[in-house]
Amino acid sequence: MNLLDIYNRLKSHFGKQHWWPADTPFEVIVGAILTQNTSWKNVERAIENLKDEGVLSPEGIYRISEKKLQTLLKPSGFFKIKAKRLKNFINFLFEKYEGNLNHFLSLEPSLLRSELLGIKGIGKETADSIILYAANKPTFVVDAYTRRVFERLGMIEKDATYDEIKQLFEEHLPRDTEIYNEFHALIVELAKDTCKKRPVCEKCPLENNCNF
DNA sequence: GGCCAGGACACCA
DNA sequence: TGGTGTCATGGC
Repeated sequence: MNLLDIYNRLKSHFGKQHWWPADTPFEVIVGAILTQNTSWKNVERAIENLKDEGVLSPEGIYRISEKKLQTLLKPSGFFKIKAKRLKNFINFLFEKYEGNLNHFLSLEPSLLRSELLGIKGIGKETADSIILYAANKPTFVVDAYTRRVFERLGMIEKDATYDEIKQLFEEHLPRDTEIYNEFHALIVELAKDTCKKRPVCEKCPLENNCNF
């Protein structure tokens, strides 16, 4: 079973995932930073706080004090460092792109990635999530679920690096934003639904191929 | 009451 | 470059 087979099996089993769960590209970026090592439920609470406060926009985050931002982000955990990371991104956006998010997101993908990785607090997964789900450009997102699931399937080594895993997927799948988008979301759904802990795989569509 | 969640970074050797 | 500690709330 190759990667495309797995993708198709997951897709027919779980259906379309409609990711990223956000109303705007900016909300995707905020969510991508807030969800670092954090359950999505807690991220949703923090995003609700930002909406209620009327600051879920580049201008809003730019103007709000870091101290106030911390209090709004509390439900998502790591609130001090996440407030700083959001501020880092926003200050970068205003200093280098005049706060114009559309302009920034329309950059050529490899340039967009290097710009994002230059911001303190945005690592590879967060950068790729922003490129794929906010800018709608084809880059594969690797996360802890991807690693866990495909280690169990025997398709990646346990010491494989982020870039090695990313490259594996991109080399064996059509370079298609829609496929990258759905596949990552389906992996998350699979891992959350059936692969979390042992015993696993009662409902797993990959059961017969998982050697865990 | 311990473990973990859609990571990233500083520090150290 | 690789390993380890830190950041912190909420659900189970």
